[in-house]
Amino acid sequence: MMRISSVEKREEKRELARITLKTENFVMANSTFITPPPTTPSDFVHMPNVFSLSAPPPPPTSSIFDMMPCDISAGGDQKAGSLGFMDLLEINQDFGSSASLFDWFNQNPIVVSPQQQQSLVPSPASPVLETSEVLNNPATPNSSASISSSSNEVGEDALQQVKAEDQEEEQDQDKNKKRLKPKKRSQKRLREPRFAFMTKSEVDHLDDGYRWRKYGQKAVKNSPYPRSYYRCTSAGCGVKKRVERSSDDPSIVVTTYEGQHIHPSPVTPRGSIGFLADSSGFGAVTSSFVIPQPHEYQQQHAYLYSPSPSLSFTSRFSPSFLHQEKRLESPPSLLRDHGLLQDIVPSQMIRKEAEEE
DNA sequence: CGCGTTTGACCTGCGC
DNA sequence: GCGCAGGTCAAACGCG
Repeated sequence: MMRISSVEKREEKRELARITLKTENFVMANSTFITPPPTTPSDFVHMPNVFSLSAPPPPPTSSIFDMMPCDISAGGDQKAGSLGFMDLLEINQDFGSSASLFDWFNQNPIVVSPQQQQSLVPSPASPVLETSEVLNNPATPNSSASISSSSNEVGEDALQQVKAEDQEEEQDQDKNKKRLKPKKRSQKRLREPRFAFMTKSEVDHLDDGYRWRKYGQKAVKNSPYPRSYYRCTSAGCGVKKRVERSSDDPSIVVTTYEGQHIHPSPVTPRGSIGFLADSSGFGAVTSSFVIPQPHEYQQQHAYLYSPSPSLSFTSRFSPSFLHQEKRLESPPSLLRDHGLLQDIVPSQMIRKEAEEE
């Protein structure tokens, strides 16, 4: 296998980040607008994997909201691999006179060349996009050891103890064998496309309508907050998500989805409506990128925008987006229970929903 | 009892 | 090859 030099890799990553920056400028200064949801399938195309890109770090700031626009291409020779997730998110952009991000999008049409598309689309050959596969080890056999000591004779006891210890040792070896057994990797692991977004939330694990099982937690370097790993509990569905809290702003939760649900949401069994709806669990788009389902989507918004009166739902969105927003259905009950949705979504929506129930 | 979480150990990729 | 950090596994545990 030809190995790309680290310099070339860095350059490639930097270029990717440069391309992405043109399309992904979601962190706005002095605003709680964190990562806007895409409004159209084509918008989605440009969103995913932005957070898997590595870029030189932004200048130190007190928070991501205080950041000044930065040109990541002007960064130093940063060790890309050491960049944390939040580092990658800490990219902002001056939207100039645009009234909203969506206006900005309209004023700055995104043209992605086939080459750029290719570099943005996950591919096994891409150095940026790692690959993976879900590996299920065989079920662990019951290894309970019953050590009995019915004899009164010390010698026999000792013998049994030795035997028992041998047994335990064997079991340990079995364990180690199981653990050390080389995993079959016929190919380079394929990593599912990712979709990441930032939310403002008190709770780490947001209820997005799916059932998740936590399978791991890791301390994140340079962050006091751990990163949690969740997997969709539906059989055969390998969707994963990572949840971590921003070290810069603990009120911000970064959620990264990986993969596509192969089933409808348990909360919204009828699935969804509008352009996002299809039976695959994600939107019907031609790209390989992951698209959040409407309820996830809505929740993102609910958490995305702070309940601050100055940032009302309608004032931050273009009418077209609002229109789409209204087409969404069945927000997770958690949102309502927490009173978050009311802060964000027009009351008619909730009322209408209550009527339908 | 079933399901979900916790947590330490292990695996893997990457940079040096 | 080594060390580090991210990601995953699976036994133990807790809870309803």
